[in-house]
Amino acid sequence: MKIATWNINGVKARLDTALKWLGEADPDIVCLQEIKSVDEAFPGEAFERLGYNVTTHGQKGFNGVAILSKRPLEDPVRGLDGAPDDVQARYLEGVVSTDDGVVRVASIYLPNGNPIETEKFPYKLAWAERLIARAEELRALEEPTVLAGDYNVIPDAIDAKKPEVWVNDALFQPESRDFYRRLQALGYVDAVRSTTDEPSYTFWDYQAGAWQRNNGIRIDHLLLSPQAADRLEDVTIDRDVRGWEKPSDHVPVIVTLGL
DNA sequence: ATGGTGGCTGTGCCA
Repeated sequence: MKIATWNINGVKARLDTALKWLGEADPDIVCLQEIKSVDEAFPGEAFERLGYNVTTHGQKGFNGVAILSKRPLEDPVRGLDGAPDDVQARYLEGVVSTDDGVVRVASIYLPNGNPIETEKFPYKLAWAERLIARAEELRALEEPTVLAGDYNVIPDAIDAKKPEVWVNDALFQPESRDFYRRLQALGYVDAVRSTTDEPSYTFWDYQAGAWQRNNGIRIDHLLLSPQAADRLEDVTIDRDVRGWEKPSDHVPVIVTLGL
């Protein structure tokens, strides 16, 4: 079973690109972030024609997450507990039944948090705490679980072409990196980093020729519960997609699990 | 060189 995460930066602007990629990569489950669409405007039929069930948690203009799944997504959970006044659509979770049991997946869009001297950074950290709480609950289930998404966290210096330019950025603050380490301390495995020590970027800014210079960062992550990590067979970053016409600034990251 | 690019029920904000 192939499970992917992809920040598509606008589902309507990216529809042709997304359909092309789905046709080539043929993932079973896709966690999308930054759909930038309300649920009613999400182009679900186009994905259903490719055989996907579509579950969305949208928002007008910004944010928004979705999960495409060849098998139905059961028991969808929209949003994280702990902040009833938070209207930002950044979390969608559900369960998919396989021939070999179940796999639980979450599509996560962590707040960017910049600039760090504004209220945006404490919002990021508070949101991260709520995700930690949910990750603890899910770990106790002892199921194969994949926490996939745009974490807006650069875990280590190796995860940036120029780490020195990120030292004052929310993505590389000690608090952001500590949050990411705490998830791993709970038992979640960073799929990409568990299979390679090489720099492996997932995002290249639209500006200043970042793609052409390979000036990238690794911020899109798949964190695997121990029961999922035991089944990990392959990890792929589809970096070529960044060079397509009308690309997102992020590329898909895919894990293959023996499920 | 204090810039640059892209998406959105926008006309500034977010990344």
